[in-house]
Amino acid sequence: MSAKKTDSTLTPLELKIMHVLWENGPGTVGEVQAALESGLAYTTVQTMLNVLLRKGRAKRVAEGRAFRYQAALSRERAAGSAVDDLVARMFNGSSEALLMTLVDSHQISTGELERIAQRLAARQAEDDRKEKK
Amino acid sequence: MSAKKTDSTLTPLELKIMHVLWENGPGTVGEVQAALESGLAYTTVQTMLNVLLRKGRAKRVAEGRAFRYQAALSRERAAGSAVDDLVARMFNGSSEALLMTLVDSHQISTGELERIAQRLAARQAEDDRKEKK
DNA sequence: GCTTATCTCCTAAAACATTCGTAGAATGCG
DNA sequence: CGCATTCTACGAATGTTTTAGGAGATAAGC
Repeated sequence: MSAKKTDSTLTPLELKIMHVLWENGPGTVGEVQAALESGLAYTTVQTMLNVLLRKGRAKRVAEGRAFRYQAALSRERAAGSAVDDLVARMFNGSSEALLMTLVDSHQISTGELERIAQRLAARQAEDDRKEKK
Repeated sequence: MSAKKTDSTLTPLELKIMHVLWENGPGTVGEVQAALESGLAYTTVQTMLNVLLRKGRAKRVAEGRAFRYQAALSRERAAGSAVDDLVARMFNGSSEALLMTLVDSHQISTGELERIAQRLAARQAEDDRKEKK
């Protein structure tokens, strides 16, 4: 029952704005607009921030006559959801298939992949040692 | 000047229909509708196939009184574009960052990653040997 | 104390995605 | 021939995303 999706999926523009909040930290509408450099109207940026607010992806606190907006969704969670989404929709749930595509049609070399794999394996081994159950 | 994106990005429903074409091969509207099992109306499926046709993602040939639709965009290219898109939008162009997220927040174990890395390295070595320039 | 600039909320329209209904053409059957 | 079936084409209704304009409040400058 209620196989409710988390649905932390961000629309393209929502994502651009979240990037500003993640990189520059909390900001007012004007600051976010300046950081975007998209030529978007002030009110457009404001609307998007309100959308993010309504959807719970951002919070805000009053500051003088304005509000300061900050991300309420971490970059990590958003990235995880986006990847989940892609894997589910494009790769039929197979993360390995995504990996294949990454290597086949992309700029990741197998050498680089191996290097990363080893680094991650090492890190995991250390984690395991620390909290050995 | 026309920094034109390839924009092979598929909408969610377009993607579901392309999956049918990729997996079941070319099909008529009725066949695609049956394969979808989404409860969508015949005309809805037809509209989507026409959208895919207009966007160049599918082709069709007359067959009797009906048309037979087939994918004009390979699964590989679509997957590549989808991954490119995600990397550009979410990971600021860094494929490695995607890999990290894949391992951190997903069901891929580092062992599995290593196994795949080795398999891919081997395959690439063979490819290089075959078409050595 | 006015005027101007800034920031808020409300509203809405343009663009795109999704859904399906209706009308009409072609086929096949009695 | 006339009717049911199976298509196609067209476009309307709905929903979501992106864009922005306008009215009003409040602070700041002269």
